[in-house]
Order: sequence, then structure tokens, then C-alpha cells
Amino acid sequence: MADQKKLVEAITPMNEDFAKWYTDIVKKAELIDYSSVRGCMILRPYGYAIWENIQRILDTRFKETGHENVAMPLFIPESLLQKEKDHVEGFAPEVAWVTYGGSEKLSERLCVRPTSETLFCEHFAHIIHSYRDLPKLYNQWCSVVRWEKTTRPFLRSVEFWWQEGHTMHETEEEARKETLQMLDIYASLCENELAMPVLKGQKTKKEQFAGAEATYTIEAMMHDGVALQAGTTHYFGQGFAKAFNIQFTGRDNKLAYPHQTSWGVSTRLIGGIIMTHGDDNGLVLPPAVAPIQVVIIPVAANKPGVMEKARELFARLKGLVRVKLDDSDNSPGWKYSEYEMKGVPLRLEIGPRDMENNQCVLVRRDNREKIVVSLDELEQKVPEALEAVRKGLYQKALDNRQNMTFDAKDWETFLSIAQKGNGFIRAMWCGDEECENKIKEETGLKSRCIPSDPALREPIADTCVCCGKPAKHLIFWGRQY
RNA sequence: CGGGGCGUAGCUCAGUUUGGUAGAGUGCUUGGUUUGGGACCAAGAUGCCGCAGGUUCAAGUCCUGUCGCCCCGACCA
Repeated sequence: MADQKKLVEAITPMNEDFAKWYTDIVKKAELIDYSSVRGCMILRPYGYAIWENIQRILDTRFKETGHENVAMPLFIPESLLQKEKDHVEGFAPEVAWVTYGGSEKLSERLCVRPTSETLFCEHFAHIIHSYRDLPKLYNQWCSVVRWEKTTRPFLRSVEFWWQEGHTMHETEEEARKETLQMLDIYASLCENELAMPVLKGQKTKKEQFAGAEATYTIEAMMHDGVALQAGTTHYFGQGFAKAFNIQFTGRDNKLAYPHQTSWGVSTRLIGGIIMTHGDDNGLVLPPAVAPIQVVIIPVAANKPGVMEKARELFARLKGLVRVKLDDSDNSPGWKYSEYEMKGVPLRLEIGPRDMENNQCVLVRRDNREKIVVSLDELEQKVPEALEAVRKGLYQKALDNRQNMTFDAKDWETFLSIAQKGNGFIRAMWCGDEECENKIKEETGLKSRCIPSDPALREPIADTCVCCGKPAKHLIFWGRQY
């Protein structure tokens, strides 16, 4: 197409500079704006609407599984943060402190929450007395602050929006089950609604959350082969409960410490969507979270009956999908490019030629396929096309991941794959943190996880890829965002 | 936190070398013609030259400081 060139001019091509392509998209699709505070972003209506859709899906599932929403304070007194040793060591380097109230210096400085385990624990200590008070299944939607040195919109910002679930259970078994249940809910959101394949697994000790006994993760692979930690769930055991003196009287009339979990996903998921599905024409949104699922574009809108027909189609689709009619006087070509940039999954064109044939044209965002649809079948064909987009996106992302996942049985192979480019490397590991550190140092790759899927966990060799000692686990390695 | 680059109209940038009336393209507003892949004509509006000091008769331009953004590294759940 002659005009193709003009379309791509606006966005830096992916293959030329992936990082620039990414920032072009977040700005041009009007997802965010930068603010005057370093690393803090303004979520604009279009970006926030995506987040709202993610929230709605997750919040429904949290409630279906018995969780309740709460709101905790923004501030954590320093003494409270200090209570759990590993936790404070993990977070201290990146917390922001409030030292003044008005013009008075505070007697104790307050940390702006980087996560709220300590606040929840303090509260749990007040409200948990008996096994009858358990489980406590809490969640909060909020923003947190971590003073990151290098920031990127959605992927790593100083302030970001997320949900954090915090639960307390009578038994270890129940808490561990909760940890895995929430991981499944996250994975299902990613795989189904976000059309983003994720690898479920357990983090190594080195990559565990500060204060956790076990950390589980879903790892996505971006278009460029770099990993994105899309969500984590943690089993805490009784560590925090002991540090915060949370005790309850059990069924046996003895005092016991409850077993705890926490879990979270953040606006980083939006970064994942961008880098999984986006292309050189802009954002590509999975239908489930797209603020606009179908955009209706009238062609030759001044010709008799066209606008009326467009409004009629809008009214027919309105209760069925999130639909927008663009009746502005920009040219159709301009609108095509604009909504492609914004990732709208489906475009509906209606013009005089279509009206003569009682039809309209649907165009898929993922592959630009044009589908001519009889207006009699509109209500069936639109949802079908949206579902086709979802499947197409998932398959493309899955193919990309498979093409960029490699096995390495020995160190030479590992090195040569790591040097060649990005992607996941599957390799055996002895379980020793020294090997993990060495691999990080020499290749820049970190362990993503020990996969949950037994088929993926199947040993590919007997010895550790790094030191040659007997291997304990198969690990997925990769660079990360 | 180290190295490099950059802050001028909503956006992309020229102007800084050699100090002397604030610029272009695009976007925006109004009117008209158009409309199946970023249309065209005409008229108009838009600036604390990132911010604060300094040098100078005079600073977008020179000096000092500071804030922010981007890239590469280090750090990072």
C-alpha cells in the first residue's frame, strides 16, 4: 500500500529500537503522560480504562473465592516496618520517607508504603484471636511507592497501582492452597482475557520475596524475548505472625500462629500487553480489556443515510460490546490509523457501497483481515470476530515464546545461546546460589522459575549446567524487564 | 549511582559555534470543498527558549547551579 509508509512514520519500528517503540506507544496511544515527579506517571483515561477492566475481572474472581476488599493507610511507621528482619532488608533501600508534618519534624519518620504486609500484620494481631476468626481473606486496591533508580512507564515506576491480597489461615495446607489458587487466577487472567501466555512456577530462594518462605510467579515473554514477571504469590509460613505476635486459640485450646500469604499484580500487566501484542502500527489490545472493542467508522458520511445507518449499527451493538462511533469529520483513513494506534481490536466500516448490499466491513486489528458481514448477522459476527482476535493474539504470542525457548545441557551451549540474543533458556541447576550468581554475572540471565507443569519440569540432563554437580531442578533462565 | 545525549509553540525540531526583533513543519480555531488507508483551499490564534542565579548596554545563545526526560551500565521482588 502506498500509504503504508506514512502510517509507520509516527512510531519507531520495533526492530529498529524496541525501547523507543515502547515509549512511542505509551505516549501516542494516550495511555500515560509523564508527571513532574521523576518516575511517576499520569494514567490517562484510555490507560486507566484498561486498568479498570483488569480490576473488574480480578475483583470479581477475588470475591467469588471469598476475599473482601479493605483500605489500609498510606504510611508505615519506621518501627513497624522494622519488625520483620528479611522484609525490611529487602525494602529499605527503596522506600520514601516522610519526616515532617507541616513544619514540625516527626518524632518517628513514616515510610510511604512499598507494600503493606506490616500494616496488615499489625491489624491482624488486633482482630485474630480464635480459629473461628480464620481465615481472613483480604485484598486492597491501591498505589505503592518504591524509589526505583531506573524507571519505565508501567514496567517499573516509582509509584504504581496494584492490588495486594493478604490472607491468614489456620493451617499450612490451607495457606499453601491459597497461594496456588491465586496464582491460578492470575494465570487464567493472563492466558484468557489478556491472551498472554505465562509460565507458572516457583522462584528460587535468591529471587524470593523479602520475608517469604515460598514465592510463586507467572512469567511472560515479551515480543523481544525478554521476560516479564507478571504477578507473584507468596507463602509466608508463620514468620510475620511470630514477628508481629499474631496468635489464635486453636480447636485444641492451644495458642498457635496462623499461616500467611500475600499476592499481587500491578499496572505492569499493561506493559506486558503492550510488549506482547503491539506492532509497528501501535498498540493491540486483547478484547476483554480494550476500552473500545469495536469502532464504527462511517465512510462518505455526508452521503444520504450513511450517518443514520452508522448510528443504527451503534445502537444495535451498544448493549453487546464496548462500541464507539467516530462521527468526527476526520477522514476515514485518518481514523483507521488512529484506532490502530490505540489498539482497538475491531473496526467496522459502513459506507454507501455497503448500504446497497445490506452489509458492513469488519477489520481485525491483529492481522488486518477484512470480513464482509451481512447486517442481518451483525450481532453474531461481531462477538465471533472479537473471539477470533483473542485466539489469534494468544497463538501468535505462544508461537513467539516457543521460537525463543531453548534447551541447554552444557555450559558451552548455554553461553552461546545467551550471547546470541534474548529468550528463555531451559537448563538444569544444582540448587546452589553460587551457580545462580555466576550465571547472572557471566550472561546477565536470572532464573525465572522452576516450572509448575510436570511436563516442563522433566530433567533434560543429570548435571548442573554451570558446575557439573548433580542437578536438582530444571530452571527457565532469561533476561527480565 | 556512573558514562553519554537532550530540554525553544500542543507535538517534532531549527536557531546556540560568532550575544542584537522568537522561527519552520505539523497540530489547533473558523469558513468552505472533501471522505473505501493519515484530504485540500483560505483566514486566524498560540511562547517565562525547563527553572534559579550570574556576566553584559543587550542572553534562547556565554558562565554557575539545579530539576526533568531519553539511552547504556550498576541496582532492583
